Order: sequence, then C-alpha cells, then structure tokens
Amino acid sequence: MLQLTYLREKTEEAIERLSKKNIDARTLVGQVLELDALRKGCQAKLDNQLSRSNQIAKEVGQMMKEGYPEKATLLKQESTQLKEDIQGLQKELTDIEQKQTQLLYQIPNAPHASVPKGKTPEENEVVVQKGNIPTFSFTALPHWDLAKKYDLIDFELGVKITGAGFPVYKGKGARLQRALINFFLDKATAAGYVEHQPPLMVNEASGYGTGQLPDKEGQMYHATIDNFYLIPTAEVPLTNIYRDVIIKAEDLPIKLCGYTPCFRREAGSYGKDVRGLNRLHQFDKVEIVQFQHPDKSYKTLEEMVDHVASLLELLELPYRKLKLCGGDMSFASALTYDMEVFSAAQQRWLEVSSISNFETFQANRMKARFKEGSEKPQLAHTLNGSALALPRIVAALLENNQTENGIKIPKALAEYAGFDFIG
RNA sequence: GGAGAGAUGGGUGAGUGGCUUAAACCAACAGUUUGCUAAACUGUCGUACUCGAAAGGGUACCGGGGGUUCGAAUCCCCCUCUCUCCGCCA
Repeated sequence: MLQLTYLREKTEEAIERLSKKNIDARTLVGQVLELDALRKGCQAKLDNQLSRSNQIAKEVGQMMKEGYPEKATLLKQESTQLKEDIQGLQKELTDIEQKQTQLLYQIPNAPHASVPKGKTPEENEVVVQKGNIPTFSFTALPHWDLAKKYDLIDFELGVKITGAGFPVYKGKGARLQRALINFFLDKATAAGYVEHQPPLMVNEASGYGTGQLPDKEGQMYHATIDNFYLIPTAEVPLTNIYRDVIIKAEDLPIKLCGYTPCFRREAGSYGKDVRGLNRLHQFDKVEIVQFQHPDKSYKTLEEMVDHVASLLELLELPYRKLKLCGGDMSFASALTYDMEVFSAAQQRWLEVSSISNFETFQANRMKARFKEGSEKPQLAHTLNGSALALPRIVAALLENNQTENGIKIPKALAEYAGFDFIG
C-alpha cells in the first residue's frame, strides 16, 4: 500500500499519478486524509488520558508505601473513571485505523512518470524488438501437436491424474524442463543473485506481505486445514524473507533468485488462450527479486530487464520488450516491463516475463526497511521479475525450431539438455 | 498423535504485581589511550505514532488476542509458534 506520508505531503502528485491507472483517486485519498486527521486527534486525547492514568498508578503506589490508604482510594476512583474514557477512545481509534487501512488497501500503486497512458494491452509501448521471426516451407505445427508427435508432454495424462492445466512432461520433454531450470539458475547466480529453495506453501501473513491477499485470494490454491496457500510465484516466499527486517544500507542491493513450481487457479480465464502450454495451473519458473535503495531502484529495474533479455538472446528466440501502459499494469506495480517471445506456429506474442518495480508498495505492507548508520529506518524498494517462466518458452522453442522431422535445440540450452535435436 | 517445557531488545539472558525508565554480558558504533593491531576505559546503542523550530517531551510495544488490578513482562483465559521425550514416518 501507498505510504500515508506520501499521500499527506504530495496529495496532488499522488492523485495525478494514479489517474494513469484510469482511476479517480481524489475521493478515496480525501477520505484517507480525513480519517488521518481524526486519528491524530483521537490519539492525542487517548495519550493524554493514558498519561494521567500512569501518573495516578505511580502516585497510588507512593501513598500505599507511605501509609495514606485513604488518599489512595480517591485516586483509585479517578482512575476507574478514566478507564471508561480510555476504553471508548481506544475503540474509536482502532475503528478509525481499520477504516483507514481498508481504504489504503483499495488504492493501487502510483505509476512512475514514464508510464504510458492507456487502458488496454494494445496501448503498451513496444520498446525494442529483436531476433528473427522464422518462416517455414512446410505447415508449422503448434507446440501441443509437436509435444504429442515427439512424445514430450502428455496433457491428457495430466487431466487423468489431476485435471486440466497440469501437464505431464516425459522423456526429452522432462529433460528439457530440467535443462531450462538449471540454465536460468546458473545465469541468475552468475549475475549475483543468491539461489534459494523456499517453501512452496506460505502462511496468511506472507500472502498479505506481497499483496496476494486479501484481493487475489481466489487465484491461489488454499490448503484450508492448515490455512496455507500454494505459492502463485516464488516472489511470495522470496520477498517475504525480508518481512519485518531492517536491512543495513551497505547490504543493499539484496539479490535473490529461486526456482519453484507455481500454482494458479486462473479462475475465470477460459478460452482459446489456454490451449497447450499457454496457460497452466502448475508451471515452473525461476524468479529474481531485489531489495534496493530508492535512489537506485529504476537503474536496477533496467538491469533486471537486460538480464532477462540476455537469456532470450541465448535461447535465440525473437522477443520484444514492452513498457506496460497504466491500464495494463498490476495493482502493486509502479513500472512494469513485459517480455514476450514470438511463437511461430501460433503466430502470437507470448508473455514470458514481467519485471516490475514496486517502489515501497510491498515494503510498506511488509515493513521491509533499511537503515543508514543512525538515521531513521526507511522503506526499501522491492523489484521482481521472471527469469524466466518455462511453459511459453518451451512452446516457442518447439514451434520456432521445428523442422519437418524434428526440433533443433539452441546451442546454449543443448549444453544443459545433453542433446541438440529431438527427432 | 501423546506428554512436558518454553517464547523478554541484534545475540545470550535476568526479571513471580509498584524501587523497571527492562538488569548484566556479548556484538555493533563513536571516542580516549597507542608506532600499528589488540586490550583497557568512556560514551552511544530498539520500533512506531505523536507534540515541538530545536533541545526535549508524551504514548504504545516483553510471541498474538482478551481478562483481573489504581497499577501487569510478572496473575488468569484463548490462540500461534518453538524446543525436549515418546509414537509414526521419507
């Protein structure tokens, strides 16, 4: 959530920035600030009463010791009276705070100044496009046909065991998955990200920390008996490592990476986009996460994007880099780049990575802070990105590199896979 | 799953109703001393909200929530988590 001090001190700027997400935040922000004024007044009153109450308690102790029990009785009466006021004020205060938090939860992150205006994905800005889009002298097959033809992925078997969206990878298909995971992790590690294997289930507090809860509860699988959620991305457990932590400024940036399966219910998204590997309930992903000083976070975002681009180039996939417009950005993001690869048989661009700077939006919920020397702790900026999500990469690799009698594996990946051709 | 013990500041750990403004030690930071290092000594050493130009105040926080009391780290209730032993098990 946005910082209260920011809304208080730069109200107009905040409203202006939020307008890029096509929302009129004026009323909401106004209500928050109104409640803030109420809160202050209420707290001041309460603090005074508590102060008096503490004072009485001390005096009573003094009198008992010195042997004036009848004076003490008078004070006790005053204190008992005070207590009623205090309880009332306390209730009032928590009410105000709850209302305020509820409102703050409804306000999305304010887009960065460079975010293009727009409402639909069509209005995203194509920053660069690289690589050659392959053409074929034969009829190119979509990846689900290729997967079947070369016995790499069995979608129907997944349906039998679990349900739609849970494919079974077999033989060279499974090996390819393992190769990609190792390839991505090695590259991330070489770029300075420390590899982690986090839990695949998280508790409620972690869900709130990165913002999946309360809004996107329906998107996560929920193990109700223990109240754990299956992670929709490694971002959740990795970022929450620094929940309630004050980082030493000299330790910034903190760079983390991790491979995990990701679980998404994808409730309500059915249609032609979901064919094959395009949209799954379980998929593999390597995620990169950084905690950075606010002054450096946008430079860091570019570095992360460049890292992802370098992976796509090594995989020899045609890709483009998009800067998302305000309307297509996620609730929590201040600036997002999407990376898309072209899948030659489907003739579509597929999103394989989303890299975002959340500024202090997540850090504020999580209380992820850093401290320089003896200065006051301040909220860190958090960033994360996929580097990369596997299924659509596999789809593009299969489709783009197909020949009439097999699939070529790019050199960088062949080293990991142990084969350079699937026939 | 059964039985028991616990949860205190960055760490160890004292504290069974008011001398607690949470001791002491360690770590960290600054300084003194020193040819340098070490040691010693002195000082600083939590977070949030709030009042104040500042100096400096006020309030809350001892796992979380509730209760008893004029007053709770301390007593009572509930919850969560951790540890030990037993059982089960990859």
